[in-house]
Amino acid sequence: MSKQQQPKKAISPTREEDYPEWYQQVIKASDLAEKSPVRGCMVIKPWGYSLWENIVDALDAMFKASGVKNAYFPLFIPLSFLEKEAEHVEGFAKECAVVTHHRLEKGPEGRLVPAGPLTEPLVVRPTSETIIGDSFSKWINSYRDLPILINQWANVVRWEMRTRVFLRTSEFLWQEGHTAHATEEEALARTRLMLEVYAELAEKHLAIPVIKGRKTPAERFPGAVDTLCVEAMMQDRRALQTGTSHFLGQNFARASSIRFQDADEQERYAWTTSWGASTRLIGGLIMTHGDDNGIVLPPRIAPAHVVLLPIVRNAEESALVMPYVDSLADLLKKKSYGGRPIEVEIDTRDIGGARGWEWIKKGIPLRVEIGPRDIAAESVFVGRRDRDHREKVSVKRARFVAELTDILDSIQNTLFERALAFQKTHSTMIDEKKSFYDYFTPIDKEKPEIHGGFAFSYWCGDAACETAIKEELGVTIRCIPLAGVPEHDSGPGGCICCARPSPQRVIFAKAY
RNA sequence: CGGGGCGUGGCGCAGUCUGGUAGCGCACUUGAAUGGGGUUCAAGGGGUCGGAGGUUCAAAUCCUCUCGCCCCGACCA
Repeated sequence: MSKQQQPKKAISPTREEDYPEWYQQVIKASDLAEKSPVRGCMVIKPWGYSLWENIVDALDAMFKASGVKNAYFPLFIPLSFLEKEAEHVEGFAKECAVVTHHRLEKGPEGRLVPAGPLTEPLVVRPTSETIIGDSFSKWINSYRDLPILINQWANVVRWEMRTRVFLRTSEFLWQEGHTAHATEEEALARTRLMLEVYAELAEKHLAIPVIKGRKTPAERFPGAVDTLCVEAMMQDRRALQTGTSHFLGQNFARASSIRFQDADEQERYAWTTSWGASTRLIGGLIMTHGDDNGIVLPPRIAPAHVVLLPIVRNAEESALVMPYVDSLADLLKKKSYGGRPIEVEIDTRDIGGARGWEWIKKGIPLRVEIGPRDIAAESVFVGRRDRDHREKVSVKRARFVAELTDILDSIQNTLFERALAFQKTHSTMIDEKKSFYDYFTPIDKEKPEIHGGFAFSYWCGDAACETAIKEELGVTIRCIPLAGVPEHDSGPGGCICCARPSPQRVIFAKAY
């Protein structure tokens, strides 16, 4: 009987015990972010922000490689702009923060009160189609001005009722791309291209397997003609959209008067697209790879790849170990992985075993312990975050340096394969209504266990069926998969709800 | 906006029914021991108990008002 029973896992509760609470605890333990005094807003701490910066760098490079240029537009949008596109108003009006005054004055009891009302209220951007559209209308006169390919990295505000750090916050960071084209085909191609970019970011960098698809009219971006998305499965088997790309047709061009004179001398409306990904990706990362000891970061976007943990008992050992550690750090930093120099942390804090655990919880890919014994053997003691925390191996120092990038590749691949296997395991084709309902109904209704997954089932295309299922089960159509998903390309069948003929299966799931 | 709950050192909480002037765990600081692991012992710093008013010799505790937050629901590309 140990007087103090050590928890077997660093995070309590475990995923199995209480997934939403596990998520909160992991964020706290990993030092990524914390809640702020402002309701629904988060403080992103250095470890979390560095992670975001790496995501930004990866995406930004892909955007630029596809010809997109960055620009910046105002935080404030005149109220009248938002009113220009009818569906857009519907979709966003309810969740907007509105600026109505431009000054503060001393009020009674020394309190500051808003003064100087604005003639036209300003909306804090929930998205920027309208204000960017206004610029586009001025920039575009001729078909020779097209295409225009613009992206902005920005913060946006959506006054959500219920918030969760990274997944749904009142303010979040994202990028929004906006393009204008002379032809429908070209705009459609761009919509598809950017979806590919998001899929590549998710799979190659974040090691999150995704399914590419199209949203149903009910789930579409307000004002869009077509919304494409990439959907991932979290470890509670719920779906999370990790990127979205919209074909806006000429809707926003009409609303903002984005017109050009074509080669045939006709005046035409431009075809526009918009596409975005946000700090929500970090939530997806946590819920895809995290375990009961904290987050697990894919090496390609980890803020640091390796932490060196000197094992010293006294000044003499320190004098022996530290030069060895510093020289190893120098060697490692000269290498690079995924186009980025290897980032090395050296943690010399004398806080006992808590030191190693902190890095496990923070999800750093590799922990390297170095003590007198390793130096005598010219080796290092290495622990991988994708393996059990007790599984640590002694490796010759030279070999570790030489094989570092292979090890990181191995971790990156393991995470992706593991997540892909999980997604496959919890994806099923369901053709019977009862099975479908069983699949999405927890055994214990009081305290629902993790259940369900991706159900590939037929849907007739009727919004009434979609709504019925949403209301009865809380399950929605995440997407109509694009070609190439085997479960989708399985011929026609009968709608899971009404049994009417349906050409294809769609993905039903509970969603974030 | 409806239903429920909670505001006590940085965090998590006890104390409130039965008023007597604040306590526990973690974290933090210092010292010592330990040393391939969330170690141990000792000493220590930090709170006008969300705010205002009232009752009382005396209020974290009782009464009134008020502010804020959380959870469930509605809401959510």
